[in-house]
Amino acid sequence: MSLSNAEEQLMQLLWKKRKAPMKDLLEAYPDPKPATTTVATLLKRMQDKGFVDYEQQGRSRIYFPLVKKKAYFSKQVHGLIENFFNNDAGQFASFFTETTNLSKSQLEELRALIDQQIKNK
Amino acid sequence: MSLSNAEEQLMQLLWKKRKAPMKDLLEAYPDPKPATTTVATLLKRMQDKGFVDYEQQGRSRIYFPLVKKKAYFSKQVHGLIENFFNNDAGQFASFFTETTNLSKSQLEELRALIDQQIKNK
DNA sequence: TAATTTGTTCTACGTTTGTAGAAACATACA
DNA sequence: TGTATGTTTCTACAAACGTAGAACAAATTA
Repeated sequence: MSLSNAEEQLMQLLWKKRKAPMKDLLEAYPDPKPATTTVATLLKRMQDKGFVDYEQQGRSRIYFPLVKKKAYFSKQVHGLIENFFNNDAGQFASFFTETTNLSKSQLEELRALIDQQIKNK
Repeated sequence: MSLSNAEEQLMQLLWKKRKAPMKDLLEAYPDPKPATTTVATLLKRMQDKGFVDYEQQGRSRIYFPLVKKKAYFSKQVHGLIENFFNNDAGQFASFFTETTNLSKSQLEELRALIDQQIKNK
């Protein structure tokens, strides 16, 4: 089960806040903000899907993500790689560095990181 | 406008074949294959969305993609980066190399590529 | 305590998606 | 020329999605 677009957008807000009552999430939306009930519906659906949960904090609920942003993101990327590069992550990496215009400093940073990784093998 | 899952799957087949009549696409599906009409519906919808077109070749139509796989893929990745890394491709690259377990040779290949890129800056 | 605000659930409705039968067509073959 | 075959369109329908009103419950405020 995965998140729909609207749900993913809301999830982004929740990841940013780490924990938040509906009110705060609603405020975090860019204009035009959706109706409260819309957000409420989304939260409920996301809860059914197992992506968020909440704790009753006095009067209202504090929602929080059950899935880490990194984990979710990682799954997305690897899904893409599977589809487009036949699961060859290396090929993807090459494609990515070729088609994305990284600055020199970004590239250098990346190289340092890769050197590290190679050393650890 | 973007492709739905089922449409994207079909698009993959079309990209692989570059050009194909419905029959061939249908055959390319893994079992259990969908009904012909299902594929026909998808092709029509994809055409409406501007992702494919066809040329009447005698009796039947030869379908072909209007969008290049690389372009489509690139848009997907950059959408992800926008969402998850606030548009910082460098940050994404780092994250990617850290969390993906690339082999030593893959890493070395990647480093060579990056060296190239740095040289060209 | 009555009125107001806030959060939640219920309900709903139009759209998109996944899937495919029925029917219409165009051919190709017998 | 009648019939089997492959292709496309039309129609349909259930599930998922995006969105939100109505109604209700709880808490706050006046």
